[in-house]
Amino acid sequence: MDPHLLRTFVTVAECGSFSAAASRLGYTQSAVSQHIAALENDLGTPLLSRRPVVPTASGERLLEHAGPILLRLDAARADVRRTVADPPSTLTVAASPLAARSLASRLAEVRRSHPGTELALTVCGRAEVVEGVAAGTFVLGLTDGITAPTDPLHLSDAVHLHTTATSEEDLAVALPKSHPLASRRGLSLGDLVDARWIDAPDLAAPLTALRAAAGSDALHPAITYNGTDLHTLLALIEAGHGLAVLPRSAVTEDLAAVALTNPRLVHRTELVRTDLATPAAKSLAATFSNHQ
Amino acid sequence: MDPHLLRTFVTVAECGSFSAAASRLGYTQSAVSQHIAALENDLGTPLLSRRPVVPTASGERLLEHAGPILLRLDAARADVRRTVADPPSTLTVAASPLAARSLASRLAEVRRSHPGTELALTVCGRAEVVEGVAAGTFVLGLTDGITAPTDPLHLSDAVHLHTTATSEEDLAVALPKSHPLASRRGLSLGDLVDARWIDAPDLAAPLTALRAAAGSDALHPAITYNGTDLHTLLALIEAGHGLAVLPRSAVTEDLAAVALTNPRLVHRTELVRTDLATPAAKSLAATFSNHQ
DNA sequence: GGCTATTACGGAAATCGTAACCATG
DNA sequence: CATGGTTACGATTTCCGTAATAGCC
Repeated sequence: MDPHLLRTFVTVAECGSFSAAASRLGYTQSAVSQHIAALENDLGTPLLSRRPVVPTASGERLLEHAGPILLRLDAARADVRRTVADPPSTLTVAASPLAARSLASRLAEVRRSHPGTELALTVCGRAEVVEGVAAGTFVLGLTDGITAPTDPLHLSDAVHLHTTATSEEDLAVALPKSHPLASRRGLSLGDLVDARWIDAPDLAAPLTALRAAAGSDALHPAITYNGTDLHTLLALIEAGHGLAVLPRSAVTEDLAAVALTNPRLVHRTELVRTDLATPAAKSLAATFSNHQ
Repeated sequence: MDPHLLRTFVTVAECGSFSAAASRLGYTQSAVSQHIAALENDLGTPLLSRRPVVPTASGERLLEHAGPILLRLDAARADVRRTVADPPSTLTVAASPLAARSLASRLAEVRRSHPGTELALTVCGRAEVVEGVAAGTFVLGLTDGITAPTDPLHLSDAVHLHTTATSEEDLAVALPKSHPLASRRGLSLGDLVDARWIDAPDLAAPLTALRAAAGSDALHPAITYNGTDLHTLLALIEAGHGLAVLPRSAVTEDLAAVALTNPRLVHRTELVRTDLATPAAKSLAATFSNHQ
């Protein structure tokens, strides 16, 4: 199970096509075909059904492992490189959209205390934050998500990264002020199974997470927002397209924010970091452990 | 970073010798030398200092990742094989020594409810339990360890295995009845920094774990017992070689068992399993979730 | 028939063993 | 000088691209 083979396997599975994966990886169709054949031969079972190209049951199982393995391989390389390369002059930080809100002021503080360091801030998806930190692209990352109070976020199981909680905040259901439920003191997910939902999985609490927390499959999106801009989401809510679950502080005055009381969930943001860091990185990380 | 190269790297690091690793792996010295050279060339830094053969700082970092990666690779293969192979007729179970105590009666129950199945019980080290389950050698495993109450055990970070707590039990300091502290109602680790300790890392709470929990480096072993037989350890304690921390139920009447009150720790045993299982395996697992 | 995966084949590269070489204790 | 890691070199295998073949909408 050569990592190269695993990599083409996951790429093919993602693309749903041998030729697309080939061009993405810089191989020929033929090479990709041979890679898959080699893997299937090694494991003694078909991993993909062809035409359409879809993972078999065995392929699904392999996919669950392949990603984490590849990620950890990258992490290992990055970790070793870090012991030999001299510390980077620019502080690369990543954050998921909601987690990024708390970053501007802290970065300003770093700029003051460490005038020499260049800063690079990347806002990207929650998975990319963790993967980027693991792979060494970022020295520091902030992710957010919902969990039960004091429970850690369920990050990728691939890498044992240092993670520390930086804040927990109450969740609120964001509604237009004219919404019949807007005057409620608290809401439970059970009250909302028939509501119109906006699923904004890259920004707010993803509906899949809420379903898992509620133990119900009932929540269905009236509209999906595949974007990361908070103002756009709030505008969609205000326009009556539906409601969403957000950390209370993310809901502006134009909207009603009703506490989500049941199940008991919080919005948690966590700091993910590589083990070593420049003084600037350390001082940024310290910003979090001090203020809270 | 070919898995083969990683494997020879960890083997060399374990053996402290190229030639020993070569014979263990069925390679030539030369091949091993080439493997290491290839790795060092790929990563651009020496991984081992020669004569004596010891990992460099970079090598240490790589070692932290290599084991888990290799383990997960095995887990992937086993997971895929399980989807294609027909379910095994013999129920292979592993347990660490202290965890194994609760197994005999439960296995008898399985034998009653599933008369056809053959049983295979392996008692081995805690790491081997987890690794064996990950690699598919065992369908089910029981490990034990000490943690703060309700905290999960810190198993290998390599594999995301299904783990469920099966029991938590108070810890006790096992002492000869004649020991001056034997009459105490409770003891804290702080009281015991100057005591004579028996370190039995494969059986009782390892001193390293206690040190980490106490936040002190003071605990030093007067004797180390590298074995897994509880009676032998208890005899050592009774003979006055030192004391050890055990789950209360493991300490027999011949000895004094004083509750360990500070820090607040428990002896926890966890069930580790592969995701699928035969009916017999399911019923064995159910034995644990039912009884508590 | 067009699109896409597979197979056949050949050149380049990698792998591993034999054996000569070298360094350290 | 002997033990043990390194280097040189060659046979074998593997890998990947070109090109021809085959299978599904």
